[in-house]
Amino acid sequence: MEDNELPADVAAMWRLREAPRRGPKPSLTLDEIVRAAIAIADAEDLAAVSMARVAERLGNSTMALYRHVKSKDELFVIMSDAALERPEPMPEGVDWRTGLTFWADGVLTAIRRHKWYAKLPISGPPAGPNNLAWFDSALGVLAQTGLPEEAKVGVVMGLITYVQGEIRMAFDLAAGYIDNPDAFQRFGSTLRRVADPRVYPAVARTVEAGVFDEVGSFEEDNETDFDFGLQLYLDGVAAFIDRVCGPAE
Amino acid sequence: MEDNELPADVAAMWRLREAPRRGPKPSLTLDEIVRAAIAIADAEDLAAVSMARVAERLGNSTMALYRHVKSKDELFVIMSDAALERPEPMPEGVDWRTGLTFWADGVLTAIRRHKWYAKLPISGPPAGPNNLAWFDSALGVLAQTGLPEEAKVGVVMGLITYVQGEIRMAFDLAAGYIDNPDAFQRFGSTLRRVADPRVYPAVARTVEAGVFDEVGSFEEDNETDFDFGLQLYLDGVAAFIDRVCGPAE
DNA sequence: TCCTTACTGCGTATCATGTACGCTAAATAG
DNA sequence: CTATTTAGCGTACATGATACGCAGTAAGGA
Repeated sequence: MEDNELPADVAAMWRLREAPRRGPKPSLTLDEIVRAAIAIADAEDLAAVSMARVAERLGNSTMALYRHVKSKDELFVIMSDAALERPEPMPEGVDWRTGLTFWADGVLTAIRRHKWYAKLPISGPPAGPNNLAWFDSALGVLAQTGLPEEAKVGVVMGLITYVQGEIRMAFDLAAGYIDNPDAFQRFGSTLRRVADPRVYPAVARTVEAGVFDEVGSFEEDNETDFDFGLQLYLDGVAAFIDRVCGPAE
Repeated sequence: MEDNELPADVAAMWRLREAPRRGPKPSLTLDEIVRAAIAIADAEDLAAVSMARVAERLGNSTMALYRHVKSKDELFVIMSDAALERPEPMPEGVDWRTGLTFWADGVLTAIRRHKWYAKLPISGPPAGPNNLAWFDSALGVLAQTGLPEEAKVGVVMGLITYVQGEIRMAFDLAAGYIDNPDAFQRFGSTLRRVADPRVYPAVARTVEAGVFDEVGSFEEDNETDFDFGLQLYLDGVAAFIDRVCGPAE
């Protein structure tokens, strides 16, 4: 009822604004606006999302949007929750490690559909319905570990950080690659030209070994790196659980 | 000589543009421009860096900058290399694990001085002189492991990903906290209001345990989280080294 | 010495963008 | 029927990136 105590963007994400009793019927809904903005960001780029473009796509004037959204930043926050959608339900009876791997792969898949997601600043703890569902899913699978609640939150936050960091870096690099593949192709020869072996001995050794001379497939490398790093992190979590709960069953 | 084969921004970072022989003496240098831009970003924000602001700070016109920099994006790339400065030299004779911890702390310290760094997109592999020096420093400390060159690169890239991801998340959260501390203070009560225990059972349990009701010091928590995650990652690297090289001396 | 040439700084103009403000018309409450 | 609330929208403005071309300057060549 009194959602006055809730932050405005949170109330918006949960669609808690009570329907107005008077005035003309809205010809626009928040959902349509968010969907249109997401469609533009998917097709082009986060930078391509301007209030004018969104409004145009909906056949409305730019300023009409401001009846439903306080600012562009608020739109971004709502977009970021909407883009994640709901996680696949966790398979029954999986152990925590399989569960978190499943979860991380799910995040990767979800964000692959909306590459701009990783560009948005994280403004706070997960407060929208979809974000919260993901959070709940990861916390739920840790229930079996017997970790204290606070430690579970720490582990999940760390996992979120790792996953988002990896994704962001991969997408940034991929974007750079698309912008000019030459820079990658020629990275080896660039280094040979510019990196004095006396100043950068370790880099020079690597260059001599030819590491930068052939370029693999991006998608494959990313998938491999992602899993590799994820398993590293989960190794650490396992050790942490042992330390806190004792080497359990 | 023929730096025509180098990408323009790389040439700029290494200051390889040959000095012009004719025409008026430049009253502006690339270094001054980059320094001014960094000063603005440090004092305010990356968003506060506009060509006009930078020029004003230097007592020049906006368009004069374009004689030294091809675009704002190029300025950002050059800024990002300049901001890192050189790493502290690695202490003599440290083992790889101590060395990488030292290295990661150094990155954290460097970026703390320029919080906007984590907001910049990574457009490619590290190609500027300072970035390369950091890269070299981390690679160098892995020489003792006997890993193949390519694996060293993988480990260092993973480390960079982790460190940057953690830093970015921490700074984003800190910015959100400054913008409105209330949202954090009231996060527990927000969740109680909005998160139906039947839909979000694990979150509800955590909320009931009071995890979100008290807020710790940001700086402390970050430092702890950073070291915790870093040691997890290094645990994984140790296992990886054992796997590839055999359980070495 | 003077002209040519390459170059710098800068004024102007253009276009995109976020958003404040206020008007008009619609829908409902009384 | 009237007052109130609210939606859409036109206008205006501030800010920002950057294309373009001019004017003046310094070096090279005559």
